[in-house]
Amino acid sequence: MSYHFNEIEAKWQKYWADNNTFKAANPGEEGAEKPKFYVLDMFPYPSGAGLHVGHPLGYIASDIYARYKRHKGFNVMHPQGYDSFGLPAEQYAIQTGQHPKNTTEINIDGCLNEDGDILSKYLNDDGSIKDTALIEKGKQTSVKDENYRDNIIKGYRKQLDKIGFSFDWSREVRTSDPNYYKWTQWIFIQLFNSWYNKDSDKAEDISSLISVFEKEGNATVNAESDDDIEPFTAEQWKIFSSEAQQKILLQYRLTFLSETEVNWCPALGTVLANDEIVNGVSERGGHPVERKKMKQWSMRISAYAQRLLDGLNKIDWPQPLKDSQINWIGRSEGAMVSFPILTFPQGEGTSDDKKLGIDVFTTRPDTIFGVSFMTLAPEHELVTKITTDAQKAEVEAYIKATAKRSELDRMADVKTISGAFTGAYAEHPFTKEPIPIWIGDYVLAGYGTGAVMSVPCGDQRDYDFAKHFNIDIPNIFEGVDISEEAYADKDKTVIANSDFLNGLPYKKAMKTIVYEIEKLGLGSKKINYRMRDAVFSRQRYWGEPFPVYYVNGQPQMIDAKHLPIKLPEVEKYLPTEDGKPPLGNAEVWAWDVTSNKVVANDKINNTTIFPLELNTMPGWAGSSQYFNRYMDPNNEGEIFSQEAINYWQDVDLYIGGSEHATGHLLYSRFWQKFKFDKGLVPQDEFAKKLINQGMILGTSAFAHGIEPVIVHLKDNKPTVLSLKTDTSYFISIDLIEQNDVFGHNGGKRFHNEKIQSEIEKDFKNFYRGKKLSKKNSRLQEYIDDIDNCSVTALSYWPFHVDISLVNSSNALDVDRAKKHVLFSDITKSKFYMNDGTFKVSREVEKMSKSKYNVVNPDAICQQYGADSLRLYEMFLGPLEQAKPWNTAGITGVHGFLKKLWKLYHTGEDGAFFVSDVEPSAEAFKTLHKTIKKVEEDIENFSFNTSVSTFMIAVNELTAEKCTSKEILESLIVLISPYAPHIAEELWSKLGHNTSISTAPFPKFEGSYLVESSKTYPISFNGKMRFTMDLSLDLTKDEIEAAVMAHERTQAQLAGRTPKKVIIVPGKIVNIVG
RNA sequence: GCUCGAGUGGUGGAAUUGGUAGACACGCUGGACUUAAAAUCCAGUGGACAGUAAUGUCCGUAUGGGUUCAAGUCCCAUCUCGAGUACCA
Repeated sequence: MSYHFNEIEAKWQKYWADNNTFKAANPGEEGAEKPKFYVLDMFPYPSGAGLHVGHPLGYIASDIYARYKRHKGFNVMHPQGYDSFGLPAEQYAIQTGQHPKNTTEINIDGCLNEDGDILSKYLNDDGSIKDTALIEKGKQTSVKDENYRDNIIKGYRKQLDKIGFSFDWSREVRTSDPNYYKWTQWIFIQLFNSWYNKDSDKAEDISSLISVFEKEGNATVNAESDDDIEPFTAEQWKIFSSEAQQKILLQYRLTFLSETEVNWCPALGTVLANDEIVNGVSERGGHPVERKKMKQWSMRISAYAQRLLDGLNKIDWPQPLKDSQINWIGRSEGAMVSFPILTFPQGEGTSDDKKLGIDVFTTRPDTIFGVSFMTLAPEHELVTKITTDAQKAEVEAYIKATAKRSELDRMADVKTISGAFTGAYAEHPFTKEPIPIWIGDYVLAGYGTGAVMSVPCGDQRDYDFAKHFNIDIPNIFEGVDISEEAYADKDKTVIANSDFLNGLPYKKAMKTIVYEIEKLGLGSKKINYRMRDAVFSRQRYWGEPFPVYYVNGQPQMIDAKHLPIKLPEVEKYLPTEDGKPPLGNAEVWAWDVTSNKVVANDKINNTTIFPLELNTMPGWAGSSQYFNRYMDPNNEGEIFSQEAINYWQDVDLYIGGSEHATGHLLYSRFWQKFKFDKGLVPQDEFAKKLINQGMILGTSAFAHGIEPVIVHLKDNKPTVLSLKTDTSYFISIDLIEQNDVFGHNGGKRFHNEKIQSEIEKDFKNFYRGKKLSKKNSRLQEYIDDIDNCSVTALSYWPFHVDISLVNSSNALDVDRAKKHVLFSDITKSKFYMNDGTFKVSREVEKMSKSKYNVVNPDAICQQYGADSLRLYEMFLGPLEQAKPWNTAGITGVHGFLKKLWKLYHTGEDGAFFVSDVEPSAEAFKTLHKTIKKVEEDIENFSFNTSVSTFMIAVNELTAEKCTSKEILESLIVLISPYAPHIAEELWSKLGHNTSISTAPFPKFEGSYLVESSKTYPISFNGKMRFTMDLSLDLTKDEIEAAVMAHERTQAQLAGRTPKKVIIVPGKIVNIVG
């Protein structure tokens, strides 16, 4: 009986689903008495394009781990769900009016029935398929087309099920499901009702802040808050209107509404967070981004900056990921120093401004005597106040010019130095010398105070600025040359020309100067963070609505008991004509505080019925709490029960892509810490261990097109004609490589007499006697003299061809290629082949549809089976590493599964057969060697090496003709996490009537591996020359005697006496001399 | 520019504390079975040189140095590739 993987896999997938095999037990349920283990994958956005072989890589790894832990006796939770709010569904909605909810559901459920045929509801009468069912929208497809399934949405769930994951689908969440986002809204309300108390160093309920205000005003409050807070007393607080009080509280809340400078992306019609911008353009679509002031919800994540940094020390996450979070948070230690402003233009500037002066943040207060100017960001609020009349025109022109430059320009062009002098002077706090105040766009308004004390000798940017504008560069470093560049090294610095700091090294100078600054009341030590508060509003439709309505422009939370506030229906998914977000199109989007219901907008009276918030939440909202919700996903009364969270605690293993380093993974940690402060969760880090799986890359295929270089030559005067015939030429890559290739104007060319003369003939036949079109009429004279035209070279260029048209030896199926879209608009073509084959070149690139290199897991499962796919994805290489996919290699692991099957089918005509005979010592050795290695591998997430180990085990047992039930039963449990379907089948054939999934993992017995002898490598000067079998009982001396007596030793030494003989018993012998 | 990671056969990759480099596969070559192909099985496969052969010698883990009886592994310098980040005062 041979290995029918398709039948076996379908059978066991159905069995698992029917028997809820992988349902994890919550407290009180059977199974919860076992220790818990929580394995989590980053849940996918369900896109219509479906899965390619790269997507399931991490899921397979986590699934192996989850299955392994079940064998080890754990109550394993391995849930899966969908991050189902997102842009693609919304873009499609904008184009077609299809509700994103519908398209999202299609993407999850797919359009095919159990037999793989299209569901009738997606069919039109004429057999054409409705657009919503298509992966490539707008590309007309009919059931009559042979390969119509290629363009049909298969559905994430169906694709995942085919791979045999041990997901507990009873815990599925979808972020766009109101029953789920109800709790996202709920957390938002909790954040709104909280403030950050720096004294207790945690979030507290806003009521504790109010009671402080009532007792002592805000002077003593040590809170994370907005910067521009007016001081008030308890008496003042009590007589403030409630509206004024609310405005003040908003400056302290952990989620707050404020007018902020945001990254506005006009093309997407929305605001983007910093982590959604890459190189100054939007991460999605690459659209330009500009600065714009808008009223937005923000999250006071900066309150948690230090704790987010500290928490990294106690979690086992990859160092590069930690590094990028550390970098993102950007902690720097230094001092705040105030420089009094010396000169105000007459009549301008209040006395307060004069008193306060310019605050700067510096990490090098020890260089304060090197200050020769100050620089303000052009946007700095003091600029207009201090600029003198004489400099006014210049300063204004400069501000105007920089405002026009987009963020991208400023970033791309860091070399150009620009700035303007304000005419004003500050006073050096120690020397009392006047310091000129400049503005320059190298100073960022958003960092620190938006102003710097410029120390040109110690900072390259200040140095460049000073050079450019001829400003003094005083040297305050002992024995350092600063004539060429600034000297930024801290460790070797000794300060000079700095009054009381002279002769001090960096560390001592820092201490001294901070002490002096604090003593004089000029400033204080200060820790600054680069991380900004996170903008939380998006001008989109397909996201979580805020549970917020407005009374007199002041935001009010809807009471949590009325959640969820469901997304309203809209006619159009675009922003409104007056620039409001898409929810501005909703007609039923107002809040009635008497009935506590969403009602029609036309009822708004601003006494009992108020307008609702029009923004929605960003993509990271839903994903910041899903890992906790999985613990108790169907709880309608709470986000999760305390019983459930206290049982599951946190994620034991989290696997996902590294692209979420500063987005999802930072925000989730922030929310978790907030929930911890509120006593909702027992752990302030949500995932103990995290692994980034590497990307699987595609192996793109490139065919090569050629074009003749046609030259007209007369009287030694060559003219190159750019004329095309009706024929397109293609060439096998090996025919190019045989020739000398040379570059020409950025292109590539080669010579091949035979092909040149053929194409020349074609060219002449095509153009002889031809009248050229008007566009090319100036070339007519050359065509009239066509006999003097010749093909002097061939230029060529590569272009992607679909990898399905290419076989494993890189030969293109030319007949099928001609029918492919890439060639469809070509009327006449000629393929230059080599020995009847047309070869393409290969290159490893990211897997993507546009590169025609996508490999679909469904096709692999169909052809080789899910077990082969799982094994092969692991076999490809270390989990964390990026690696290219090459389908050809899958025959190796597939062959292994066949061999494995055969090992259990050694009966007559391949019937299943195992025996009860006592296993041989060899068989025991093989088994226990395998147990040890596989266990170590799984614990170290080295899945690729255990696949090799299985192969070795099966090869050895096959060679031994092992039929022992005892051995084979243990072996199949070892393999079961990797290849669960074949394992279940063989397990049931071995006589078991329950799933293999909870069978205990075989126990390693070292005694089976004890050897009596060892094959010693005998090295001479470190080079292995031969081996010798020696008993492990021998002493060092006995080993030496045996080795020295060996004839090969004597031959190697050729009469020399060894200087030294190194013997490591059980390992190696090395003879030196 | 800065930070991190990686360079091993034709390919993917093994080599867990320094101790037989290239496990296990793919590919390739030859053979068996077959009318033939597929499938399957067997053998060989880092390079160079010598030998009819068994076999032997030398060279080999990006490059150059170093430590060590012994280095893919540790140290220093250089080169290349990849990822992240970018005027952060």
